[in-house]
Amino acid sequence: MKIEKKIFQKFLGEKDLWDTPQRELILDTFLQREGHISAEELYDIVKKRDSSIGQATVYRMLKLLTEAKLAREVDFGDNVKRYEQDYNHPHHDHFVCRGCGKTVEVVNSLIEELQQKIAKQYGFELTDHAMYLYGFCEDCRKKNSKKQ
Amino acid sequence: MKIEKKIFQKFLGEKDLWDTPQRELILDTFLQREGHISAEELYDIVKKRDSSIGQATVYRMLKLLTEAKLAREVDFGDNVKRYEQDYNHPHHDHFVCRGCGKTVEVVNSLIEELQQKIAKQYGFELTDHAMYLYGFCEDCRKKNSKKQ
DNA sequence: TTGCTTGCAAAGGATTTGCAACATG
DNA sequence: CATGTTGCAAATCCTTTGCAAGCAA
Repeated sequence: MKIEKKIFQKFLGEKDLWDTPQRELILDTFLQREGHISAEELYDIVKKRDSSIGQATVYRMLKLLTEAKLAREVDFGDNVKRYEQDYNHPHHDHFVCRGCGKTVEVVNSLIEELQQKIAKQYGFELTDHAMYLYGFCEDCRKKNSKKQ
Repeated sequence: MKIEKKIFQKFLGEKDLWDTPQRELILDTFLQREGHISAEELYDIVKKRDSSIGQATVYRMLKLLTEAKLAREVDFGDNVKRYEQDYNHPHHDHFVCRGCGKTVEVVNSLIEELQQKIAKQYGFELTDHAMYLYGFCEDCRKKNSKKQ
């Protein structure tokens, strides 16, 4: 069995919560996807496998997955919560293209070091952070220059 | 007259929009505050000066101010849009305390340089960015250690 | 007078919640 | 059987929008 499933079952046990087919289905579906997904997108996919499922269940499940540290929230500032896998998926930041909406994961350890340094400077203890870079990706830049 | 007011009037003129007492009052009130403010907070303050004002007007005005580059949006991830002054207020990032909710502005030019470097590496043209550091401020750390 | 603005209330989108029926331990 | 869980619909929160009346240019 996938390690994530074991983690989730352990989490359920500790909280006196139950394992249900709906929860298993949603977890399965979530784990099959890399990248970020919104509750509604996940609901649409899950519904194809079991049309009787309600979207409230998906919303509730995403909250559980976040508590269990199997998912983490990402916020692209468009008023929609998105989630990505947390377990075994190291932290990264995001670039969001203002042209086509494409997002790219950005990893840079120097940024993380620098953030720690800043935190220390201000007397803060850092637990986590979010960094979003906005701009235009290579494709959109090319398209724009053609237009002009 | 405050330079910001002139900028706003010029903005209105260019867009064939009108100057109204409501807009002046909201702009005045917005400019009097440093730091970030939500539409609802701004509405509450404005209402004290003119109880007949509607909150839709405040929401609409904040959109205008953002277009006019007098305000900029900040997003602390709590589903509420906040605004801070943009004109003559250089970009900065934010630390948000997970204990007391306090936010502190963080300025660090190295971060900005590093972001540009990363963007170049990935072939992106950066227009702007957002960085949020989360953790515990000094006060909250002290309180926590006393509790234990 | 023209047409942008206003305040109100209703609508909107994403998410949460109350509840009765249901299923799990 | 106790109690957690589900799907549904209604409720919630913040924000936007339609509209008739009002007002600036």
